[in-house]
Amino acid sequence: MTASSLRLYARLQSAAHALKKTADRALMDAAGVTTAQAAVLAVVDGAERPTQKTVADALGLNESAVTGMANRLTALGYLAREQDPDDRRARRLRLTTQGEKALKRIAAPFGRINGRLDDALGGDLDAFAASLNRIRDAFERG
Amino acid sequence: MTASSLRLYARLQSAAHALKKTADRALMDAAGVTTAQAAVLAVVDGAERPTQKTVADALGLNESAVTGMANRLTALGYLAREQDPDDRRARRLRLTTQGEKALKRIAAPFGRINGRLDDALGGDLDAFAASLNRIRDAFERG
DNA sequence: TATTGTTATACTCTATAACTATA
DNA sequence: TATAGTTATAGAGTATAACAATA
Repeated sequence: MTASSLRLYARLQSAAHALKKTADRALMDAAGVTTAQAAVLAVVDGAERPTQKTVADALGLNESAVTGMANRLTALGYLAREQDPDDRRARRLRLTTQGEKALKRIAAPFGRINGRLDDALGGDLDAFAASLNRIRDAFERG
Repeated sequence: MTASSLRLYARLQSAAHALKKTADRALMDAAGVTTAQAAVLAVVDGAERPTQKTVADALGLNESAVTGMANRLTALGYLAREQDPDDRRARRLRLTTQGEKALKRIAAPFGRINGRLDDALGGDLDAFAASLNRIRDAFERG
């Protein structure tokens, strides 16, 4: 447990927090959605009418967090929620036309954030991404 | 804006979230405090009776976040808050004896988290830490 | 009977905006 | 005018417990 390893946890949280704060403001100003909302819309867009449980697993969230988020996104008109006819416990999500439009509005401002991220990292992008994957793999199940 | 750069933001948030979730449970079980509380206690411990503003800057938080956190930590008995005699706007923070004990209880479980982090990253620790620093520098002011 | 998907509740943490008081 | 702090309000997350539906 060296001093640098002691600080590593804090550095990761600090970098993630600063980036999220900037991205949240950029997406809210340009597209009227938060990064958390954008993440859910992107997952729903990339899947075939996923259940809320599927979204929770994809993002590493609690089911109740997804219930709350789906409530907000349906109230905003971006998401529609329908009962699964084959499994009446499950509720499947899909994007509305407005939700698809919101996703398109996100692309440009989010691209600018990613451009700044690339610039900040220089050429070490692949190694950095691999390290992030290792951390997620090591901790995603607790 | 490549596919891998598009995913980099999500990977960073995902790794930070998984790690925080695990660390929160470990610290709560072993020491009765959250990681966010531990971070504030550590900053107060490392500074000379810092103001709330000093803590906010050190952690990249809003002043209102620190107000709420200081309220909770004083209610828990870990922190004491005193008026600065020279600047009556400012309130200076210090650890109570209980706060010092809580910090000591944190050391072991947090050390175990950091050990797992080291194991997950193998030898790339320095390069990874440097990348995190570059991201924080690039985004901490928005 | 055990597991799964969802929801309700209560809590923590963070943000923004509007405000008070001091510098 | 600018700065330190507080408050109000809101979003986003956690854990736990309950529930109906399914295996």
